[in-house]
Amino acid sequence: MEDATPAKKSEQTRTLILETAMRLFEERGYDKTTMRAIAKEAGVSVGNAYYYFDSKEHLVQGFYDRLAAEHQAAVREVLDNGERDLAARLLGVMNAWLDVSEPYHRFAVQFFKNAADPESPLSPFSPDSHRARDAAIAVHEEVLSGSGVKVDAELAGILPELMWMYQMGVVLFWVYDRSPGSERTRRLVARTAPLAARLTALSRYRILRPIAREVRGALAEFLHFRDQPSASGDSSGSSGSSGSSGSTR
Amino acid sequence: MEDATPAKKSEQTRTLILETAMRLFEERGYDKTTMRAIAKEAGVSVGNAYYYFDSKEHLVQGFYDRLAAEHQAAVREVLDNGERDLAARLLGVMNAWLDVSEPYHRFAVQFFKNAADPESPLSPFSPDSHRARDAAIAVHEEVLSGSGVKVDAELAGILPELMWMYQMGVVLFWVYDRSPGSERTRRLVARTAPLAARLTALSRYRILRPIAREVRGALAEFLHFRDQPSASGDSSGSSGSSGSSGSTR
DNA sequence: CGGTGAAGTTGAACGTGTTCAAAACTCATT
DNA sequence: AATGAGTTTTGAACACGTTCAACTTCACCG
Repeated sequence: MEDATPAKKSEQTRTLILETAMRLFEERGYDKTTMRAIAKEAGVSVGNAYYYFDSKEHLVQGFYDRLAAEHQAAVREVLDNGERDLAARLLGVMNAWLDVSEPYHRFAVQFFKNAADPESPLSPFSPDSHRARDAAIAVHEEVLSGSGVKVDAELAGILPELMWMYQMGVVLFWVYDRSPGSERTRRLVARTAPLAARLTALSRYRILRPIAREVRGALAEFLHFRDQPSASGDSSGSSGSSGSSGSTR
Repeated sequence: MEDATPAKKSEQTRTLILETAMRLFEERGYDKTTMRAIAKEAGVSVGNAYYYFDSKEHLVQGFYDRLAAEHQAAVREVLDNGERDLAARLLGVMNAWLDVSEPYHRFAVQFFKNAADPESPLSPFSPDSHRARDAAIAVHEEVLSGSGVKVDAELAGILPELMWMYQMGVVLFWVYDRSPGSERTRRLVARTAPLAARLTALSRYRILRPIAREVRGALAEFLHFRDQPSASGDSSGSSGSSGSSGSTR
């Protein structure tokens, strides 16, 4: 099957640049790949690269997208194989992520520098990453719903978000992990995934109820959720949010 | 009383540069302060600044140190006022941190970019930050020990570390927090500090025991702890720790 | 055709962090 | 004084990310 879109010239150039960049990043690492080198290798001018990409950092978004897509695919197998145990499902999804991500470990630091900068559109918490974030959370929804676990009604809504944050924590660990094959992270996941599953199962206990409620509130605040526990009917999005979603600033 | 050290010329220059840099950072922000400007303002050459500091980023370590010292001081009042309630003590310490840090909020992003880079000696997880990290953890030890709470013996050893990680989490939130006076973070802390305290108190419950053990193991792995759950009687400090504690590499 | 304007492309130029060989300085020893 | 081995200081030069005014290509209209 050919490309659905007619593949305009401009789109071709864009892809060419992105692909060259990713190849060079992979070959030499991010820092040692200069914009001049990318341009030269792709057979275009430096300025042309900037015509399509706002900055060098924006070029790593390519990895971001690629990784997300690959994980999306890899996860299907894990979620569709009839396994009902929550711990196993979660573990499977996390391991799939590690498998898929291993080749990109070298750039992980770069990702994380973005992640740390609230201004950066590449931050996983930024509005621009909304789509990718939602997709990741949807995976966890499926992890949960496909399992036999009955969860507290009040918590059900945020558990996927919590699991996503757990995933982010693991990613942090992974970024720092220098062990061969990221085996340390794999061990961590092997340990903590069942742990997280057990905590989830525990969420129905009475004593934990108020704690769960608090966690929910805090999380809501962190992710700028609109559904505040009560009142405060802010209809206007106040600051940013809307506006330039597309290309140049 | 004069300075204990004779204040050599070189130390003076070093201080002059650092202080000028911090002033300019404060006035114009990190990005808009160029090394040339710092040098000019301090009345030295650019190269001279690099003689004392490995990079521009290393100049923000000044803030790091200053902030740590100020928090250390601010915390005394909270811990010595006879308050025994764990939640109150934790909340006090966290609020003290927020008070002290507010002026540096503008540079928080810069801190965090360092934090995200495992290579950077400025990362809070790096060996170079060992001292500062230990100090911060010691504060939490005191928060806990000064309270009336009896904790599970097995957990006692890592609770301060866990609280420190809680603090790191809050810092992450704070970095992203754009609300005036960081009020959102203050609300988060007001909510989560009692929550953390309650969790701590819960740590004695039977059901949570295995979970606690798992958390302990995972944390140990993350912080490269030498004391694995069992065995491995390593007496020598093995790796880093000692060695170049001082200035330039 | 020729013309018109948008889209795509160029590469020199700018500002910045960083490096380095050389100059200037310090200070104990002759 | 003179010497000379550190230490400190200098500023031009380098490499890089980024910008921008000018140039080229292209699609479409009269």
